[in-house]
Amino acid sequence: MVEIYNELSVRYGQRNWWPVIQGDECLYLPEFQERKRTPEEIFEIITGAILTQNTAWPNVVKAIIRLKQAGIFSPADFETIPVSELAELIRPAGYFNQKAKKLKIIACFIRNDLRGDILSLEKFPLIEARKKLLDLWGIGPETADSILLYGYGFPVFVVDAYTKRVFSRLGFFPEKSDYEEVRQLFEKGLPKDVRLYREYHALIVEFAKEFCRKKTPCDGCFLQNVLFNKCIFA
DNA sequence: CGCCAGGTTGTTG
DNA sequence: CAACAACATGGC
Repeated sequence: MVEIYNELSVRYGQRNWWPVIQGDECLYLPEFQERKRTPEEIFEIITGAILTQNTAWPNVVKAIIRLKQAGIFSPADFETIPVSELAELIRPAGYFNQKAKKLKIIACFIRNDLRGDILSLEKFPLIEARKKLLDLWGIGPETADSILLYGYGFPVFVVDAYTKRVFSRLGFFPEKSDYEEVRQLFEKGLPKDVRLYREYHALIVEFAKEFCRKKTPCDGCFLQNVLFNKCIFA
């Protein structure tokens, strides 16, 4: 588990997830390794985490840019604007009707449950904070964990389709294992370190895009060798 | 043109 | 409870 991380880390270096959108640019800034996110940045991460559900990131960037250019980018804005107009703004991200509804729901959650203080979620124990998010319609385990890890700095490992594909192909578990099982596996096999969790997930995505596509599986995969070497030198 | 992308929910057997 | 459909745009 750690061996794979080290290998990916050497290959790809620091990923500095989660990115921020400034102007028309998507930036991965090292400073986020050091400091906490501002409430505005957390809200952007929440928004991005919802918009990126089963969607390519560049489409999400387009949607976020449109929202910002329209001056619609706060929980209050999301609650005020008619859902049809919100949907139109986020159209490039796909599933725009569903996602507009989800953004409305999270904005409502921030006002009601969090009393308008987005940072207050961080004061709850991880289990409770996670449950609050999972209870919302439209927030599943990956979205919740992305928000908790990258937005608030809770130590949860984010599992996505890439994570399952890469590690099932490497033989760690069956492709369609339960989300929680996979998460536990990583969290038990790694030091409980937020920066490690953040980087590892980002590295898995990077690697999967290059070497672990659905088609042409395992072509040029250098991770198989890592496991093989570990095996014979163990 | 077909496949896929940093999922989640609702329905069905 | 597993399997499947529905949701939708943009890039290759």
